[in-house]
Amino acid sequence: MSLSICDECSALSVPIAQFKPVCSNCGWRELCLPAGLSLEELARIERFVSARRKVKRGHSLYQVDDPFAAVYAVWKGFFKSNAYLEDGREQVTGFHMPGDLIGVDGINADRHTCNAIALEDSDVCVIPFSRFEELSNEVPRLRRQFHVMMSRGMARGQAAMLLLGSMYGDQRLASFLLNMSQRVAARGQPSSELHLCMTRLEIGSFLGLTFETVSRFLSKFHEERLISIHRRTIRILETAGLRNIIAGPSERRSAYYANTLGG
Amino acid sequence: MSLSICDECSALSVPIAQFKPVCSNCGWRELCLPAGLSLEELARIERFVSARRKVKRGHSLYQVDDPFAAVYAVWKGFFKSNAYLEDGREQVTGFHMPGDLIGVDGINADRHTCNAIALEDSDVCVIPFSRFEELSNEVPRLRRQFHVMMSRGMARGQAAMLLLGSMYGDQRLASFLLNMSQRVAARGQPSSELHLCMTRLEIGSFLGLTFETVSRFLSKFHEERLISIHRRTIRILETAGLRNIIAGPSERRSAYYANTLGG
DNA sequence: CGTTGCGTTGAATAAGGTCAAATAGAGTGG
DNA sequence: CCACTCTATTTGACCTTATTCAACGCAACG
Repeated sequence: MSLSICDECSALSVPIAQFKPVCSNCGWRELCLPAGLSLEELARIERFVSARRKVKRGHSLYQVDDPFAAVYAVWKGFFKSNAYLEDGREQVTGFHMPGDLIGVDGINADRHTCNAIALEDSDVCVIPFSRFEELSNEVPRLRRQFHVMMSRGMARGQAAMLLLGSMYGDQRLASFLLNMSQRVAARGQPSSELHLCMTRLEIGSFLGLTFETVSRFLSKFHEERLISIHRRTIRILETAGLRNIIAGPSERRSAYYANTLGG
Repeated sequence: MSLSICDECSALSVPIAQFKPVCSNCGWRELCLPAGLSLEELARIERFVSARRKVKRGHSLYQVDDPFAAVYAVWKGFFKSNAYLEDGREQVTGFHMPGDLIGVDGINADRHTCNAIALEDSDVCVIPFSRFEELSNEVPRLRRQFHVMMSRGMARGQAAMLLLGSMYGDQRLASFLLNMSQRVAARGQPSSELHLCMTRLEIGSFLGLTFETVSRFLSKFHEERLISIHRRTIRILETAGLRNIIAGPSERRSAYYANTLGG
């Protein structure tokens, strides 16, 4: 259950100079910390994002109780955040794709409070935190963007509470699919075809459902021609149909519910 | 359902000078933004916390879509954060007591994304945000504490997901009671007697349960002599018993589960 | 070609929601 | 002070939803 940080992965931290794509020509720039920065400001932040780190599928970027030293911008790949309950069950608390900022949970107690595990081979930009705090002093827009991204994280938590606290299983799953689709779209990728690289168990954990229930509702959506399923590739056929499910089971269907759930 | 900001409450914003207690001799200092600051640093922040505002019971400090201008430190009273679903149902996303920082959700989109409603007559310290960001540049410890409090907010969101996603109703309620008790204790008040100023409906909404279920479990805890109930005053008689409930229904009882749920 | 992990499906069961009725206080007006 | 009203709360009966337990299919991999 608990993965330890392996030497193999640690050894894969390499100076960013070895990589061509730095912030200024990174495709996720406007989703990430450098959003809105001038070229000159970009240059300052680039000098200081110290390294990019590779994390192999199934391995962890950080774990509960690891000392907090840096936050990370996902550059390539896919992560989940999770925590383990005493009885061994897993609770997935988020999914993270390129452009997302993770590790912020560690600021609070100077230790990480969850695990970040790569669901596919991934690369992250390492942002040493205390140096970052200093730099953000000198670049107000950077500071503001950091606060925006923190605030966004809290908003996602709120949306998750809303989802877990007041929706049925099928509504949760429909929200999840639309939200994933929306996030993929925000990254300029075809959003109707989702390559979910997580298991049904992980989706279920995130949505507060068992994996059997997830599977059942996926099958139900498929029967209703709202989606098609090919292993972990899901194609959304009827966005409106999924929205209808979220809106409720027939009568009360005032306004379409904007899917605000986050990762 | 939706309360509008009333003139009565708005008129109650008053310069903080009219109040004796400023940060340096505020009892919540070490829980709040000034935590760890020197007297000199305190003086700087005091000059700048512009006003304290009164919010009457049932009225809102801010509402969804209100433009974001300030964050608030609860000084006296009790708040809930909530959002309304399209069908009119309420989702309570947090409870806030003195020393808590609220309104941070607004940074993200420059508008508030939830409502903050006073559950009893309350006072908050108004912290204009852009001025605060500037000041925090000059006082690194203040900046850090702000980040810590944001991070703590995210950790609470995570804990809430854990609670909503992987616990039974009785476990959720027991977690809630222990958590409230712990937060009261952190404020130096007797923690065995809780004066909950929210309704069963609000507790239920927060915990993802109906108010009937909340009532039933409270009665069950009472029967089991774990708590005593007097309207909204609840006395915790058996902390260990509540922890047992959280740990699980009999067998698997490895380690006691630390209640990390937040408001 | 067996093993192993993931996914699907069915039947039985439990947890909690829904509906309904009764009770208890707090506040109001006479 | 009392009857009346309103809301919050408790409790019971019933029913929906999702979990649990179990069997089986399928693909990847040694």
